[in-house]
Amino acid sequence: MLLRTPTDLGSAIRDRRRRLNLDQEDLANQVGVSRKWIIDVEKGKPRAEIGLILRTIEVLGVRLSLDTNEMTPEETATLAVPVADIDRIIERARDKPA
Amino acid sequence: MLLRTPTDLGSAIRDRRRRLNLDQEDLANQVGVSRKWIIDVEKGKPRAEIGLILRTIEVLGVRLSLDTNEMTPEETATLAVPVADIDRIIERARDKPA
DNA sequence: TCAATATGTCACCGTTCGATGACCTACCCA
DNA sequence: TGGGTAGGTCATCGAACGGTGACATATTGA
Repeated sequence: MLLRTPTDLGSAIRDRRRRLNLDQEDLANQVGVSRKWIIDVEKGKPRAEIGLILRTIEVLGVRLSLDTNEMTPEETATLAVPVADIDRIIERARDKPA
Repeated sequence: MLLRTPTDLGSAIRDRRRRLNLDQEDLANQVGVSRKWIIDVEKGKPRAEIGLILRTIEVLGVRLSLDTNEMTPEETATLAVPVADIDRIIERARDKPA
């Protein structure tokens, strides 16, 4: 599953929790956070701490991986010339919400 | 690359930034955060906001994915009986640093 | 060597975090 | 009908956030 936003992450966490038949309180206890935190994160809270997120993911028995986008043919072609890639990245990132 | 801790994440971000020939200030500007934030995150700050992390990752042209650990035989076997899996998860999570 | 560039540190500040505990729905099922 | 369970909300609080700007300390290249 691909994660782009905190909402994606929240949905993934909720799905996985339910798959394991855990309620919010069980998960909260195992991760060492409050039940409220679980609720907020599952709703996609963008300011949740990365450390707690990572612990939650580990408790859920899930693996988080980071890959360069060199997999698809187009992306591989682009990355073959790093400078061009930088330009594309800058363009995509321009005018992002602060 | 596998991410288990905020330190893993920080290293990955720094590596990727250098690969793209960006200095901390460039990256900070593109993500919309302060240079100090980049410094902290690259050092593995565990309380950094997930939303900012995700934006950083996108600017760096990297993909974050979440996979269940159902790939190896042992894990597949375990997940076939959710209740047993929960016990293993609890045991692994016990006595985690708060 | 020197100066430019990159990186790291500091104190200050307003904002938001996450924990807590109480309360409120909904839902199920006996 | 009632009670149990799961999920969501609220107010409060101390702690830490992230931004800012100035100041150190590498690191690099001429």
